[in-house]
Formats: sequence, structure tokens, C-alpha cells
Amino acid sequence: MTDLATRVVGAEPTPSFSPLYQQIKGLLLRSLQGGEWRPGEAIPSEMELAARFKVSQGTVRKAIDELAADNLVVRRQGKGTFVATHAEERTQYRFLRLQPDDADATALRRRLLECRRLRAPADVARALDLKAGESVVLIRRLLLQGEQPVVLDEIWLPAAPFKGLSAERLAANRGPMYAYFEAEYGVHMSRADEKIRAVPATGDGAQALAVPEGTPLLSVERLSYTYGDKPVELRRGLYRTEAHHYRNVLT
Amino acid sequence: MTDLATRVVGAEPTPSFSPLYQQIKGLLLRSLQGGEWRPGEAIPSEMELAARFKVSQGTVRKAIDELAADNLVVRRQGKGTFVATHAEERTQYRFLRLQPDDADATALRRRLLECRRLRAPADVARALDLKAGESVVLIRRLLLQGEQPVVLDEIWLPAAPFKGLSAERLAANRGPMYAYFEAEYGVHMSRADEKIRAVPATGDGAQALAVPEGTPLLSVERLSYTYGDKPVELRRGLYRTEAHHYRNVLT
DNA sequence: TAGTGGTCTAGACCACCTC
DNA sequence: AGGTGGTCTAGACCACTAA
Repeated sequence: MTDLATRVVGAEPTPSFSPLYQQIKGLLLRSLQGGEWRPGEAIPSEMELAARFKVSQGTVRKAIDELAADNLVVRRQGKGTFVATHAEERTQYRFLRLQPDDADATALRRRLLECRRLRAPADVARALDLKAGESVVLIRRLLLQGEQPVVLDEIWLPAAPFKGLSAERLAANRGPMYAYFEAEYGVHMSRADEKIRAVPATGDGAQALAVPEGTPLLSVERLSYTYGDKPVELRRGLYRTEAHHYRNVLT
Repeated sequence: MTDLATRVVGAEPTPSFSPLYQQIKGLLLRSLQGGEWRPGEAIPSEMELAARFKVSQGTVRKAIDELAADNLVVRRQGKGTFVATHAEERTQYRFLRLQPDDADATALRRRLLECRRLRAPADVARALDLKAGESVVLIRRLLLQGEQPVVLDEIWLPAAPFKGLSAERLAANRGPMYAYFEAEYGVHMSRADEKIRAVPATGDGAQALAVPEGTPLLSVERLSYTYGDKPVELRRGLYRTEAHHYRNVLT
């Protein structure tokens, strides 16, 4: 069999050897980024991909194994391999690590506060890799446990890929917000980074969360990325932690 | 080749099939728990293990792959596979997710406050899976950035496996505390769970961290496990987040 | 029954480390 | 030179799904 590795390495000025399956993974990633297969769709079978790339099925398998480990695809025995999607997930809030202290607490409800367009402040522009002053969408919303507000979110999105996003359309959507972004704008969030601090409640935040000024709150700044490590969402959350905690597993 | 899977399945009342490599992984886990190979030591080569378990080298490889993914074992090409250890790690604080906002900040220094034995309070006993009133060791310490206190830790350990632990011996140790626990008591921390909240500084905590009462702090409760999901350490930390943040990667 | 992913094997060769 | 893990292949068979 022709060695794809050799061919690709040969084309590079610096060899920088990488195993065949890594190169296959890279090709599959490109197809995912390019939208050849959309979230929820099946990608070709391992045998088909092996034929396409002229490698053995085992090599394709190892490439797909890594994509599955990164949560970019989902394998289903007997059916095929599918592009990961937020649409068919059991969890309403994919990246929310906040949990009720009582396991039997009711699910969180959403309340949209506002959704408007504005010019990106410098810090937001920097985080989203935009030019200062480019148009962004700002969404503010509450998550409530019963009548009790628990989370105040401020969501910043670049306006360009999210053209036409409005309070009305957001309010009409039932499922996860990330599923909506996927279906409506073709933007899939695959990974996120969070920075967490303890801060005192102030002004608007204190009022929206119905706590006295100065109450300690978790400040969670989340930057979400789509395929190719492109940042596409900056989310600033304030969490009340009297009856909830942020849970993290360290390995 | 004889099918180990069939043999094992045959012995079970409920078949509950599990693939061969999972069974091999289980056997390797048992050896790790039993201390057949100590942290830092090499485990037998893939070929040797394949011969011992009467399976192919590829099957052993897949079992070891999973152990490596769980950070229980480290592979080194050309040398062998080694039991994970905290002794030879670049990071002083293996599970500490707190980072300085400025990347170029100096490393954290430790200051031991106390180390004493006492009867386990009910909540600590429950977390560590002990009977109420069993003997535990309590360590309190500070982490400082320059002269500025940043973290106040309260560390609870079951007294039995940590016999002879004292302030003097702790103070004499230079490297990571987890490396010391490994070398001295043969206890390796492999995994941990954290619950994070925002709380106001009070009393002792405020004083130790040199902040006014009521200052918002991160409260981080960490339960660490050794092989076999046995809890062996409860750590309650208070983090100042004026110049630091807790960083988390979501996938 | 046919197609998919999942497991297991056996063997070849490569990259890296040590002696 | 010899041993280790890392890659790649080819083929067999199993488990699950759907028509």
C-alpha cells in the first residue's frame, strides 16, 4: 500500500513526522469544519473512509477513536458514526457544571432578559478574536429554580455568523440554546474554557439574582470554541451557591 | 487460543459480558491496588503480560491504553510502561486548578500552620468512609504568593494509613505533598472530585488570608481517591481570587 | 440478511532507549 | 544489538441495527 505518511511528509519543508492516523484525523477534522457532514448526520463507514484515504480500516478506526474521545463524533454500534450534536442530548445545559446540593431538585427554568446588537467592547472583541467595534449580539438571561434566580448569564456572540438572532426567535426555541445555534446558524460548540472567581454581588447583578449587595457569587467566564479552535461565544455568568455548587472532576 | 472471556463469563451467574481487554484491565488494576508494582516502577512489558494472561499483545495494549488514559500508568516509548507517580512531576500542585492572572507570577510558597490528630467529625467521617469518631489527621496550611496569602487549606486524612505523620516530618519534605504520601505511606491519589462555592470570609479564615470579613472567597471541597475509588483525603480550601482564577477546561 | 461498529489475533516494521 | 512501546495491516469473528 502506498504510504500516505511519506507523501505528506515529503510535501513539508520540515518533515515533522506524524503518524498516518493523525493525518487521517486531520483530514476528517477539515471535513467537519467544512461542513461536509452536519451535526447529527452519519459520516461514511470505516470501510468507505479506508477506501477513500487508501489506508486500512484499522487506521481509520484509530483516527475516529480520537475524534470520539474529543466528543466531536459519536459511535453507535450497528448504526454508524455520527457528528456530535447538542440537539439530541439528555442534558439541557451541556457545559453548565452547577448542580443542586439536593439531588432531587427540579430542573432550571430560563427567562430571557434581553437580546440586542452593539459594538464589541475591547475585552469582548479580544476574547472573540474580532476587531474592536465589530458588531456583536448580547443576550442576558436568568436561570431559575422555582421562583428563585440562580444564574445570571451574559452571552456575547459575534454578529456575523448569528445573523437574524433576536429575542423573539430565542424565546420561541425550547431545547438547549446550543442546539438552536447548531440548527439555525450551523455553529457547533465543541469545547470551552472557564475562569472562575468569587465576587461580591453589585448593582444589576444583585438585583437580578435577588441577593443583597456584597453577597458572594461565583463569577464564571466561559469562552466556547467551534471546530478548529475558533472562539465563538463569550459567556459571563454569576452563580448563586447557597443551594448549588460547581462540580469538577480532576483526573 | 483459549478464550478467557468465555471462561470468565461462564463462571458468572449473570453473563454480563465484558470484552477481554476490559478483563485484562481489571486484572492489572488489581495488581496496582495490591501494590505488585509501586508508583514509579515499570510494569512488565506488553509481551510478558500477553504471555501471562494468554492473550495477544494487542489486547494487552488496549487494556494499558485505558489505564494510561486514566492517568494510572505512563507509557514511555523505548523504555516501558510505568506506574503513575506524583514524585517526578513538573507541577508542584497536581490537582490545584488555581492560576495567577499574570502568567509570569512567581510560584506559590507553602507555610504549615498545624498538624494534629483528632476524632473525625461526622461530615468528615462520612466523606472518608470512616466510622464516626475514628482518628483522623488534620493539616492546616497556607499557600502564599510572595508575602500575600492566597490559599488556606484544611486537609483531613484517615489516621490509620498515615501513621506517624507529624508537623516535623511534613515540614522537612520539600516536593509535592502527594509525592510524600506516596513515598512514605504508599498512598497514591489517582482521582479527585471538587465542589466549589462562593462564600464570605469569616473569623479564622479571614484572618489567615488577611482579608476583611465578608470578602468573597472560593470554597473548594476536594475529595481524593486512590486505586479502587477509595476516598483517602478530604481537603477544604479557601481561595482568594483577586489576582488568581480557577481554570477549568470543558470538553 | 446485510451492513455497521467492536473485539481479537498475528505479524511486520518503525522510533526510541540502553548497553 | 536487542528490547521497549508505536504504527499499520489483514483477516476473522462478534454484537447490534434495520430492512
